[in-house]
Amino acid sequence: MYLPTIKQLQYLLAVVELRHFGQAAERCFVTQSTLSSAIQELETLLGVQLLERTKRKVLPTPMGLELAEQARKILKISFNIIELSNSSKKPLCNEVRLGVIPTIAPFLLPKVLLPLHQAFPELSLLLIEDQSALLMKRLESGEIDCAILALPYPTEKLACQLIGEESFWVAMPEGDPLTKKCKISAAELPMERLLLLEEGHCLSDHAMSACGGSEVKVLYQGSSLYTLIEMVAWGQGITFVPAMALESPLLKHAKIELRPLDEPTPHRQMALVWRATSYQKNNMLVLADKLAELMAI
Amino acid sequence: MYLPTIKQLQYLLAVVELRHFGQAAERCFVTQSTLSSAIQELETLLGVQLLERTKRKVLPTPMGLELAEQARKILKISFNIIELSNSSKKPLCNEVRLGVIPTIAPFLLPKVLLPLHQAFPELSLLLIEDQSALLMKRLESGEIDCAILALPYPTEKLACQLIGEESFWVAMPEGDPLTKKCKISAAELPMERLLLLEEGHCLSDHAMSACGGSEVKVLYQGSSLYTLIEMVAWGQGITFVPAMALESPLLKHAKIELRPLDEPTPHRQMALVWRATSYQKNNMLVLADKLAELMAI
DNA sequence: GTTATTAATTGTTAAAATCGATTGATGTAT
DNA sequence: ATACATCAATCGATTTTAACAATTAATAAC
Repeated sequence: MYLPTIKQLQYLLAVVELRHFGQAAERCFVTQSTLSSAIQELETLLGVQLLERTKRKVLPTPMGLELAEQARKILKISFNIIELSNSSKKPLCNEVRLGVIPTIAPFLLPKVLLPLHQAFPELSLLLIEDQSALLMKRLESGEIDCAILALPYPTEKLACQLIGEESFWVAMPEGDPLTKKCKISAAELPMERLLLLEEGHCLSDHAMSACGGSEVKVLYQGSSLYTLIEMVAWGQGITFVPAMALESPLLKHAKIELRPLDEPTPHRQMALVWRATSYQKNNMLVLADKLAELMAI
Repeated sequence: MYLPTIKQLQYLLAVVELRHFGQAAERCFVTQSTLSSAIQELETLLGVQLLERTKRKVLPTPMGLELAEQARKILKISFNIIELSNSSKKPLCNEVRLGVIPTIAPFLLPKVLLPLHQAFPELSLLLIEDQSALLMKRLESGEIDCAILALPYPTEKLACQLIGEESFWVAMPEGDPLTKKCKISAAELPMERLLLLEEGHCLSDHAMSACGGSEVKVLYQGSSLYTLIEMVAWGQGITFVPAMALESPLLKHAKIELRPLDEPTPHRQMALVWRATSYQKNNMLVLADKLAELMAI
């Protein structure tokens, strides 16, 4: 099935509007012969006469007028396509679908969203909160464009840019014996009282391995940091919290005490990851840089 | 300003729908390399990435999806264009704007319209009644496609096909002295009593010249054949009527007598005329033939 | 590791688009 | 009437483009 070309339709429209081959050719930046043969070709393709040529004037047939109308529509859409693609050329001016893991999201997002919007007013962030493994799946399927994860995490084939680092603190009930110490060393931690997030949350793994105690048996119980903190406040045990959480109002008002850990301070790294092939790859470095800058404050 | 081509958009749409270059190429009846480079070209033209290619799958970017949507619209219109032009290829299936002079219209049209519609059910006739000179102008400007005129008439540059011929009769008041004769010769006509249509109607000229009396002074008075007949019935004078008018109920019920003219019978020819360049030129011969056939009955 | 799949790439050929110049037909002005 | 100007079609040459077949490089599956 042969279709007319946009060029042919463009030429036709010009002739129908100007009623003059020469002028139409000029408007289209081609010679009259080019335009003339293009329109003949269109007529041949469609098997329909579109213009009546008397030597002195050009008279569009009803079919010519009708096709010019259709041509107008097609050209409008074509220009719209150009517009659309031009409007998306500034950095971070379009929609970015960002996944964030639950142990980062509630502390990071309140801090960065507003300044991010100010830095990139045309950026539209679509946020998804989920655990690392699920975010990876969504990334791969194209459901999201990028994700903020805690490293180390197996990120094969993904591009990755560090955006910050934070140490872990220990949260304990008020009046706990441990509160007497200003800094706590990993060896002093009462592993039997350790409360951790349920499986799937990387925070627990990171904290544990950072303390060297990956073979210790612990109870995975909390489904979110918030409930975990509540449990600590009620005296059920102790847990790790990431440094960023310290500023959170939730922790500030909980009846808990917080202590840093001794050198070498256990910590996790936060990174923005994306498909190496992502159409957003140019934007991603910009975004990661901005995030790093905002987190450093 | 460079625009995408319909082909590029077609290829893009195929890939977006099938998520597979090879299959998309097959659907478009081109090789994979052709399709592949066409889409790259489109991306380069727009300066926007439309597809993410991981070796194992193709993932349209949001922009790719959006453009596919626009492509769908454009292709729909394109196919519609093909449709439109195909639907107008049968003979006399479209709109034909036909002009008819006032001294032919009221007698010819009732006779031919219904059979014409039966012969060409898809033909849509748009009728315009006007004097020859004005019809010529409208023809030239493209306002109408063809006209039925009485010859002789200067029809330079127009294509022309005879569709019939009719002799003139003389109409006179009942009981007029002339009624005693069965046939009237031109010489016997009382020129001083001749009533004719006002200037612009060719009927008068034709009748007069047919009778050889073009230099005779006559009163042009009637603005239509109907009023002219009324004047004759009231005894104001005599006039010519074309043979086709004899069957008209208007003449049958008027208080007038009708007589034919002697050999050589004065007559006029009726013809269909159109611009030689008309896009309808192929239809015109068909139409003229049908009209001639219907008038001969 | 090996094989199969997939899109990009390369080199070649055929097709087309475009141009410049000319032609032929048609009004217009002298 | 005659010369002139205008306009779209046509022709021939050149450049550009489109398309193909074959190959390559990367990846996933076995």
